[in-house]
Amino acid sequence: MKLTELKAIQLAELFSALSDASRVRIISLLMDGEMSVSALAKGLKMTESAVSHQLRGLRQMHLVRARKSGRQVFYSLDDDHVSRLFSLGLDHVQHG
Amino acid sequence: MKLTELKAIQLAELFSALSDASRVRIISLLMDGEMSVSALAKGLKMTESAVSHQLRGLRQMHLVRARKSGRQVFYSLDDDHVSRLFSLGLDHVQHG
DNA sequence: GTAATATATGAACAATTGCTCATATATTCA
DNA sequence: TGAATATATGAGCAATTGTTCATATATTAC
Repeated sequence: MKLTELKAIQLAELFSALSDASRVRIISLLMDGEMSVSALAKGLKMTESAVSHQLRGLRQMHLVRARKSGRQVFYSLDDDHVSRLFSLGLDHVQHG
Repeated sequence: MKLTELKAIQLAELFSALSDASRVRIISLLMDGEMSVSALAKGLKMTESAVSHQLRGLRQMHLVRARKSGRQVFYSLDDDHVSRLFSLGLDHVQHG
């Protein structure tokens, strides 16, 4: 399959977004529905700053979406490609 | 979804294997069938050393498989999870 | 207005990554 | 045997990454 350099870079960037255990754990929590930054931080035992930094990257890759409500920002998975990629990857890890 | 730390790390490692443009381009060539290291190097305009280093990582993640024939080593995708992950990612990039 | 809360962001630093270069190993051919 | 070819590997280095810490912005309550 021929792939332009641009597509290769974009594809690599997409997978990079899922290439860190902290981000994978964020995504796994968001599989069950939207969560605020502080709830994610609490659930993952990470600082809010670290979570926020990671969410920024996930947002820029359009893997998560933000919804502001008062002082809180609720994050959710952006589209179903994300959960499909996640599930397919998990399959590979489990019976790989 | 609850995810153990180990699974999160393994999943991140899997996506890490696809998180670099050079590796994505290697995978894209292997989508069409097996290729030797030097053919990959030529097709990608990379040194054989660089390709070999990357193939090692892909091999360790069980994304590619090696078949030795004489002096050459032919690489191919290890299982169909790989091409499915690749195609799903490409989908996201294209109509994302 | 001020204080408190929730999130975002920039700088800095350690750790990791992907390459090059040199060298090693393995195979074929003369 | 020795030279040539194909691949693998280790060291070293620049570039990138993920975190912490300090600070900024935005919203709510008083």
